[in-house]
Amino acid sequence: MPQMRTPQAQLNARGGIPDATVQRLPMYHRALVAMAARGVLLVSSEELAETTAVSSAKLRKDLSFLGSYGTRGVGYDVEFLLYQIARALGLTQEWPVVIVGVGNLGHALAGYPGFASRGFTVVGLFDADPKRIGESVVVAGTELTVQPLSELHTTMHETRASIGVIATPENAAQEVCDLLVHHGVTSILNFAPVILEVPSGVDVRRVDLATELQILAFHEQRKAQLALTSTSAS
Amino acid sequence: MPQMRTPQAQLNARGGIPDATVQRLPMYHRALVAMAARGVLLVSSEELAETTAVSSAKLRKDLSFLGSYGTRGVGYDVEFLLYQIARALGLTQEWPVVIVGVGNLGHALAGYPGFASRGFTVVGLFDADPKRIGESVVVAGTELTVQPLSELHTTMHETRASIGVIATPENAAQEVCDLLVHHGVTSILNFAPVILEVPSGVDVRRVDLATELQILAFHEQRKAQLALTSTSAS
DNA sequence: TCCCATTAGTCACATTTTTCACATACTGAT
DNA sequence: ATCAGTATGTGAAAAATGTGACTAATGGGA
Repeated sequence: MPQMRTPQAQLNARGGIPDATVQRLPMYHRALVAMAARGVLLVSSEELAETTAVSSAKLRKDLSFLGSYGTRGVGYDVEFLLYQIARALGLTQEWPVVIVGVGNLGHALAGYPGFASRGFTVVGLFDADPKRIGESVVVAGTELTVQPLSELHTTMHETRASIGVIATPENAAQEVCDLLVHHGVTSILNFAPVILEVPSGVDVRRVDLATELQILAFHEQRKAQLALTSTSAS
Repeated sequence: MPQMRTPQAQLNARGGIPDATVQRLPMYHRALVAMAARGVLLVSSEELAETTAVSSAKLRKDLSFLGSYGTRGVGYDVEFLLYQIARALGLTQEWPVVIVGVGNLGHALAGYPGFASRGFTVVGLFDADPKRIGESVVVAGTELTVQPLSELHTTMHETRASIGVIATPENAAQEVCDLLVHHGVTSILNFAPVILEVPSGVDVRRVDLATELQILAFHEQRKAQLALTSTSAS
């Protein structure tokens, strides 16, 4: 077996699935779940691409990174492709998740039906505010009690959760993050508008509501300017 | 010998600011706001890059698309750069925003302090559920009443809002979207896990909580596999 | 005044992502 | 069996994005 001199693979240099592809897989997954629920058995790249708003070429290339799971001249078996994507994403196992910060956003997250149905189980709700501790929240049919952060280590010890969600106010986020990492969390979904400092090996994804609006505002402004110049032009 | 010509502008083919840059501008903006609040007058690309977790070269390149607003050997004037970024993003004007769907997520959005402070004013809260209509929600200090969707046209007529936020359940999203577009909304922030169909000229940004978790799960799984192979390898 | 340390702006190159086009493989009908 | 029709998988080109190194200002101090 020759040393494979940097084959300049279309595969990510690190040997894995390209980042851009990974970011789209959940979309395909969701679309396929919907199709499977409707009883669709077979889907072409063209159809799936249309429902997920990507080009069919991109879709096929994305799927080809997972393997060769389609049939030429026919299309993809919905159930089979669904399973393969789920496996690639790691959705065939249960992921225990802890949520810190149980304000409006935390509640919304806890109650989000898309979690439970995709292998994510909320195993702990934590808050620093004494007024919120003890509150009962219904998560995926069962009741969970909001706990103080001092109880985090117990839950972490029992469930070995590796994913944490931060839905706290801005100023508490870094502290909470440190605590989570200290107790073994290695993936963090951060809703606080802060860049978290984490040791290498810990992944952070940030979702910032204001950022999204600002990007929209940019495009909105561009459209407005475009409209102006096109009317003033001959 | 490749076609040496092709000026291959580093500027986006469409003549504007590259997409990737636009997506980072809000981050710079936020970091600068924080610095300005702390009384910082001057910042180097190195410092700003560090607080926003990008490389300084990337930062300088990003900023260079806006213009030449730094001083060599010195750095960037915080207030001035802040203004320039705000202008580029369109944050120097007020953007009226309507929110449809006032569940937990809608509440969280309405109460999000980052909106008001960045030129976004929530001018309407709408919901289809009769039980929610009439409810008072405090948004940025003032009270807003949740209205039925039938009142959307009034608000749209009075405020000419061009940005809409969809925080409804999945099944209502497309219908609400159509309604918004029909009343003149041209930018939509969609929290429902659906790909919205919109006429060309309308921008949609989707934020999907489950998607973010799935991407984390993927990386988490990869880390787990890596740990396995590295222990089994020599 | 001149020199030096400093730091923005930019150029050329590397990497990643997207797009295009087509060879390949499969089904069903004749 | 063969052919026509269809739709996947993929290699190569093109576009977009990121990186490192260099150039050119700038301000402060000797």
